[in-house]
Amino acid sequence: MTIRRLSVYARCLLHLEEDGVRTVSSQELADRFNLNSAQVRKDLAYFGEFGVRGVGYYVDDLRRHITAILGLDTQHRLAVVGAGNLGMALANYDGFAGRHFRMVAMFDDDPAKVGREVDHAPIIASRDMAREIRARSIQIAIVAVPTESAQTVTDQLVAAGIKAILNFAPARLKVPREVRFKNVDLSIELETLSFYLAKGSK
Amino acid sequence: MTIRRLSVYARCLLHLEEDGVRTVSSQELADRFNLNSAQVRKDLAYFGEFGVRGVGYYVDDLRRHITAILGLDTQHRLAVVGAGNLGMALANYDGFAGRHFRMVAMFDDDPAKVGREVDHAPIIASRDMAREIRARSIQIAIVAVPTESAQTVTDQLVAAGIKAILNFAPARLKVPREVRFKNVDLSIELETLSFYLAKGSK
DNA sequence: TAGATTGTTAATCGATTAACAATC
DNA sequence: TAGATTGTTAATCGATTAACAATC
Repeated sequence: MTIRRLSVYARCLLHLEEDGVRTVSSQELADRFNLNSAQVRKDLAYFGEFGVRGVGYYVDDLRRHITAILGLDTQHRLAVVGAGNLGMALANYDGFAGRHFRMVAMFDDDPAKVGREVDHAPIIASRDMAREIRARSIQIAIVAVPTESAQTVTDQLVAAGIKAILNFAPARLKVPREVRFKNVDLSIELETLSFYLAKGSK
Repeated sequence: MTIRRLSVYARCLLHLEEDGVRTVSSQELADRFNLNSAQVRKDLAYFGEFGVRGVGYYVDDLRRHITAILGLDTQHRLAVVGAGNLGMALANYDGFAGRHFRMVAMFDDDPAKVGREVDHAPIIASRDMAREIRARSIQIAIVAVPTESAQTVTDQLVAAGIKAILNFAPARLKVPREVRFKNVDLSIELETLSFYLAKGSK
């Protein structure tokens, strides 16, 4: 949870920096996200002493520190697996454009797609995935293939030495402990909303 | 958190039912998700007494109860706003097909798309959104438009009386308290992965 | 020096887990 | 009755918040 909040702070600090704001207090940050100022200070102090008593935090300084903590000072090379609608949507996603992540390849089986380029990245045949992951030093893969092929693709990624996987397929994937893994589960999000709708009308 | 777990249990129970399993114990459920059996029992007992001492839980009975608690005994009518790659991916998403959610409309500005059908649902011009949301009793909207238009679209949805919104645009949207709202934020997921990558290599 | 705000300790709160009487 | 497993109370753990000395 602390890490997710750091990510949120980082984005906020970027905005503040663009707006020419020089310093910010834990209280001001807390107000922005409905948090407690003590919580903000604790989050920030956990990794070092970044603040100045009586002043607050220097925005650019703090932003740099958090960025480094999140490992965003180096650019991550990532691949999107599956060049269907979801894959294409992710390839064009504004979020990557932010210089921390760079999509350097897409993988797909469809011969009609292989060889084309998406956002300066080549679409490569899935059968070459292991080789290309290594050759292109790809650390992160986003799985955007149909449910049936999700586990197969994941096994290949793992075998190729991928470091982290973000999965969009609605399947419970088996991934070895050493590979960082996150599921984005649309059903859970919808069902949570559904619960509150049902509760509200009752 | 309890609600998210209920959603997970529900899916598991569905599988068990399909496999012809009649009863399941809190311990068996806990093992499946690396939880504590006391936690499972507490989650389930929170909404009523669904188990039988010495036996466990009857799978079909429990599944029905959880489904009702999550408001999944009635079908939810939803709309996807934005018929770009992301919208199309969501429309074809396996998760909806599950009978709890039914996409009954897509909205888009592009005249080339308006009038077509996707998965039995019509693509409707955005300007008619408010009217159609009401006419078609749409309760849930999924926002899959570019960042620039996300707030405008959201305001229209709210004005049309939408009950819940699931947002995929990387924007911090203002939504009144009475509308249930959930953000799916790809950047946070990626940055969290990035943190663990950085930590692991250090 | 007076005012502001941090970093941190201590108090509080909530969620998880252990333990066990109830009971099938 | 003996064995199994629930529902629930009490204990534990972790995360949030309040409070305040340190210090700019």
